[in-house]
Amino acid sequence: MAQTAPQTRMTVQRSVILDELRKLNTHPTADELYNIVRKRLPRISLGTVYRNLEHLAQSETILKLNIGENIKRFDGCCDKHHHATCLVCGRIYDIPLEDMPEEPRPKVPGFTVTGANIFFEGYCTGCRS
Amino acid sequence: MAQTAPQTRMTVQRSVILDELRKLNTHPTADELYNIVRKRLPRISLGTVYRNLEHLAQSETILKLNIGENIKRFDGCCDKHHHATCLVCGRIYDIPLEDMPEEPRPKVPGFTVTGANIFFEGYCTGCRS
DNA sequence: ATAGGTGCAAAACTTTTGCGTCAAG
DNA sequence: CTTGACGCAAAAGTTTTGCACCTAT
Repeated sequence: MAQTAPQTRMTVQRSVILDELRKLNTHPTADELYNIVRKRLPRISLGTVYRNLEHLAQSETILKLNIGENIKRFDGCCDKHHHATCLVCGRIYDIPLEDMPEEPRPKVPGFTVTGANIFFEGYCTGCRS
Repeated sequence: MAQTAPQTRMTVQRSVILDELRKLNTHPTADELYNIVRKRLPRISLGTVYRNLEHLAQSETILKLNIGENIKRFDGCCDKHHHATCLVCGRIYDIPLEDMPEEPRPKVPGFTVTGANIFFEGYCTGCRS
């Protein structure tokens, strides 16, 4: 018989996780988001947050980032954009595409470039001193 | 009294770690490198490898990357270059600057861009099929 | 001789997973 | 009803650290 893609259910937990993630522009870690979501759903488990973030990233509803230091961060906005880290405070900012000059496409022998993910670094207003 | 920067000693372990890392272009994880170094220094500990990689990255002798999935990878080459990941096999390649068109510098209100780190994605020769 | 580095083992974290139960569709 | 998702807790995996001893300088 034909493989059917498993259906996906919109549970309270999933929608609260998504809702809270979308309110933030801080690119929280799973654990940070867990602590926020817990205020609305005190009995939710960290495992559920991980599972849902993974699921949402898989279905391209959210973005999963691997930036700077050790930890995976999540981004509620799935529009393509780049990121910038402040070298002083470490905060992560979004760089909308309209601020971008153009995406570079290097000619690399033996490799076909299809896309790029750019992490800029620099200083944000508060830290430029 | 004036703070003196702690001196740094070239131990056998440190030089073997650096030597092996420089032989590779695979951007190994700490653990992978540990297993390679262990062939020459069977009694070395994983903690020592972590400590040294951290130290070498700190002193800008090597590069510490955070790419793709969960894990930190290290790069023995400290010349500035970008990286590319194959969407199929996941291998990480170096993109030398001479292959680069030009580095984009977006005009972002409230943020001064000083540099960029670009991760390209695409397909390597073996995987393009 | 001094103090930075090492090996070992334990601890701290982050992330994943097995299982019995619950609930969305 | 069916089965995807949940909560819980245990496990797995990665990275850090305390401590006593060693060794580069």
